[in-house]
Amino acid sequence: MPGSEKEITIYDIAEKLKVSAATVSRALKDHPRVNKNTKKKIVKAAAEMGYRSNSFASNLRRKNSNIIGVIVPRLNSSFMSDVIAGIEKVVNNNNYNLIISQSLETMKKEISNAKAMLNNRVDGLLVSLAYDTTGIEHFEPFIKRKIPVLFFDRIIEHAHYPQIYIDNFKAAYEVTDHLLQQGCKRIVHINGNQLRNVYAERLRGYKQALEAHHIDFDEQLVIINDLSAKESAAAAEAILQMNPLPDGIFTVNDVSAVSCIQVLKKAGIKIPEQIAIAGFNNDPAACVIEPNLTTVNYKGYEMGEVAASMLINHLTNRQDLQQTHSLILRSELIVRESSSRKK
Amino acid sequence: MPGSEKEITIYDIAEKLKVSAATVSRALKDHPRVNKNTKKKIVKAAAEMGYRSNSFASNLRRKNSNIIGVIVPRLNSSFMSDVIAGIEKVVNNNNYNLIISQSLETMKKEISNAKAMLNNRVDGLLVSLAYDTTGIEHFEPFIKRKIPVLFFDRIIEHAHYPQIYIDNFKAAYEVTDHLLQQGCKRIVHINGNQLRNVYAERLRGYKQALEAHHIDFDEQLVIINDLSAKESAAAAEAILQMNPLPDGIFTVNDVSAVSCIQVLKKAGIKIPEQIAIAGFNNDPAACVIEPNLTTVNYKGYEMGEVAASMLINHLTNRQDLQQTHSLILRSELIVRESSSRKK
DNA sequence: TTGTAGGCGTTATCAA
DNA sequence: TTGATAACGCCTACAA
Repeated sequence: MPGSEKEITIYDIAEKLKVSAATVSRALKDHPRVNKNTKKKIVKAAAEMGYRSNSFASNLRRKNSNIIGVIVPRLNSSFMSDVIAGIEKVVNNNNYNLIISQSLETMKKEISNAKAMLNNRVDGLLVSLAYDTTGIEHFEPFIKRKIPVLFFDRIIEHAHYPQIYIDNFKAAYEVTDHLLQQGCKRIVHINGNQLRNVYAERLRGYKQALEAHHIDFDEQLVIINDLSAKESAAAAEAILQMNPLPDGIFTVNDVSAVSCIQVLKKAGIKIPEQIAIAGFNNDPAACVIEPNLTTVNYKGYEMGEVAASMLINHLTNRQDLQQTHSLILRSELIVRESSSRKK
Repeated sequence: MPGSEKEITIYDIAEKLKVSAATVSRALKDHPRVNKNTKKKIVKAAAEMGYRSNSFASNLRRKNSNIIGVIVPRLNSSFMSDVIAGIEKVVNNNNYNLIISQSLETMKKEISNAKAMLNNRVDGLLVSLAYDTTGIEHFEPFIKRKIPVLFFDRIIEHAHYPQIYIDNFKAAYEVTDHLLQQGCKRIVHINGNQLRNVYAERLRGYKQALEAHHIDFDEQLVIINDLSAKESAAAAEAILQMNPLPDGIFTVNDVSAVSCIQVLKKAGIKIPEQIAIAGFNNDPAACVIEPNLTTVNYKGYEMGEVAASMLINHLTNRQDLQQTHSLILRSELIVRESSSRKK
């Protein structure tokens, strides 16, 4: 039974075929300067003997791993699993492999993940930052070694790291502007940790839109939480206690928006008539909740594809890291019933 | 600047400290027989010099990779991203790393993924089978090399491969039984590819429950599709054309169930009064759709944790593969409004 | 077109 | 407790 006892090496193949190991090595990697016939024989023998190349040896020799590392806050969100799926597709199509880890939203784990990635000798790294990450020194060892690190979605401005994200400011501006145009005057804004660009930018967009409509920003209307269903339900309860009630809610993710809608509906609030609501992300649930949720569409799958492509281009073209610009992807406001007041 | 020029090796550290590379190696892995002081010095120097161990060399020498491979049909489903999150947690806590790839539901890609995993020398493999996989010969090379392969969720019965799954037969039986108890007499059953245990078993459960209630199985009431929202909407349209209308629908995932509910509601059907509906998986949308969806809860996160733990136990205890039994995880029927008829 | 030979960085064995 | 040495399997100048 081939391969059942010990691993076959190129030397075993060489011996059997009375050629040198070098020739076997060349043949197996389609090196141009090797006789067609010899190559055919070698490939055939390799298959018969159950040979598999030893990537450790090869990597050791060549000093690269063909592995792309990914660090994300959580794997199990609708958005992030789309991103990962997109990354995987591109990475796989380019004969790279993927090592994935999650920071579980803590900087501590993010640091330890980064260390692991470094020791695993990833050729490049894709990162979306944890909720509470305050610095990115833990990625410096990569830069020193010229291993490209690319941030996506939850990014940090820094010359060494190319970034891929959407224009969160603009998207949030559009959402808020839309709500205002629907007649909202007092819009509660539920938002996340202001350390992260995605959240800070959205708050900025909210403020800016208010200003454009000559409405004073009211700190009391901003609720910062972790955007989970649980904390958002609590936020909705708090909103119910407000007097007067707000007439709009803009919350920066859909999990949170759905949770709010559920609480408010149960309390007898009419949506969008009494309170218009908009979210962010266009999760599948946005089209399931009633009324359907107005939100920002922002395709994770595409972001994953683009991020992976950019990184791999780097790697194969040996471009200098600095040369790559940041990339801003398109997002779009999708207006649905949760914010559509009849004229 | 440490580490900025060339990679530091144990020889560099050895030279600087006037000890041998062997001692450095031992010190860095906490080998017991090395002087406390020497160790301290070595560890300190390593940090200062920006040393990182070369996993290629180490793996080559030790003949294992500390990498666990995962092959799943798709990464971006609610269930699967939970599974992956669970796997990642356990794998990471045990100082293994994770290589992930998706078969995109085709056997062809599954085979090529398996090859890549083999060449990457994973220490173990976790697999959930693609929609149309008919054989599992592509995993035999792992078995020959005593690399454990463990199937989860979408499994195949085979002595060489331990399996983790839920009792799909029982779960489906309970769902059907519940619908029957609610007074349903004609239950449409929407199901997936019967090649896969998860789907075949659920059909079996459906049939068995009918039989227990002395209701004849009617082939006409079974719709086989890919369980996507799109095909399920089409199925719902077909159901609307049935004469007489069925009074129940049991579909084997929640995406499908939600899609059906949306179509039926739009057509003016009262749920659950006219048609009671149940799904499978307990996706987040199950609690968002109105009426809330009766479904089978079946925690992916836990399945991921258990699968990874089992595999890693194998690896660390060097147990024989055959000794591990299959594991059946708990699942539970969750009755919600979509199937609750007032008595 | 093919072969020779050295080295990638680590660890295990043996000896000191 | 430490050191010398020989693999691990592959790749790539360089030579033939």
